[in-house]
Amino acid sequence: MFSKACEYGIKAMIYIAQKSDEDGKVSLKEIAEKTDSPVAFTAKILQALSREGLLISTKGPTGGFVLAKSPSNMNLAQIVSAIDGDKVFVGCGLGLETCDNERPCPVHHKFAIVRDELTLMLNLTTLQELALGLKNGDSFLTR
Amino acid sequence: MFSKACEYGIKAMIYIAQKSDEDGKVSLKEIAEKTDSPVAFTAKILQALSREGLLISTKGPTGGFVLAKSPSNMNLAQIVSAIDGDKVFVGCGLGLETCDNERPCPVHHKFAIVRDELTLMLNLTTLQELALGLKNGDSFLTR
DNA sequence: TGTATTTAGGATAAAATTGTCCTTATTTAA
DNA sequence: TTAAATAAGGACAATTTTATCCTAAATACA
Ligand code: FES
Ligand code: FES
Repeated sequence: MFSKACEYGIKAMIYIAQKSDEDGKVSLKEIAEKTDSPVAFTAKILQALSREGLLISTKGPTGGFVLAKSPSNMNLAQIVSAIDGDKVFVGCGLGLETCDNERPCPVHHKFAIVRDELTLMLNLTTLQELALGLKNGDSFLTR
Repeated sequence: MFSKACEYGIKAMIYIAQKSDEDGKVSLKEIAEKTDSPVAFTAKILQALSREGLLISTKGPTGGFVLAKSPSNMNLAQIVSAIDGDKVFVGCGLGLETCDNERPCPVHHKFAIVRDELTLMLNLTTLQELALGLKNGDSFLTR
């Protein structure tokens, strides 16, 4: 469904949202540990999220990452789109170059419904609520 | 969403369903042409679908592929599962080893709903209806 | 029987994704 | 001012996915 990069990115953002709510900046090392993700690869993803304006990074001792905006104003769609682009939101289910209502592929009418529901879910799900569930012990970042 | 292999496989199955309804067996060459897919790669996928019992293949002149069952008894879920496995049906949205209601990841409750709707859609959509849409000119396999 | 046609399948190759390593730049604090 | 800590980023490596090529096996038909 999502790329590994995107999975790591989402987990990282949720962890940052939950943790920095208490402690301010969070280090790459801690993020990678708590999300069970490869450190160097996670670094690349956090760099990208910083460039995309979703994170603010600071170097040096006490440096780390914080959300660029309030978690209540950040949703999953923004994260997915920053890392995987918009293919998941608008792409054709059978891989045709574009999804086009006027010249639909055989699965278009059925697929677009589900795809649009996914889009809606991603847009409506905020980092705030995900971080809250994590904080409350209702959800987990590792198995 | 789906792998390239799966996209090619679905398109091939739809084309075979539509075409063999009229003419019996359909050749690899024709399938690859009409679905705008690489011939040799499509060959591998059709081999897999034959091994999985979704297609019956015949060698030699006048050889080719036909559906192993009536198109009304074949659905998208069977094809996806034969090629991509069941990860799309049961996998965790954040890539945790398993999706587990008892120890859910932060997006579980929202993700599982959409994933299950996708599963339902794939299970309910038959090759018959997809082939019919194609035959009627209501849908297209290429752009 | 022999030849042409078609699928099966093994061996590679190319491309994309995932992952690592190392150096540089920046910042903190002793 | 210096040393330590941290992110940035370039280069490279491993793995997976996608794609191609070639030979073998099976089949139809002249
Ligand atoms: S054209 Fe294929 S999903 Fe819309
Ligand atoms: S545990 Fe992640 S989707 Fe169910």
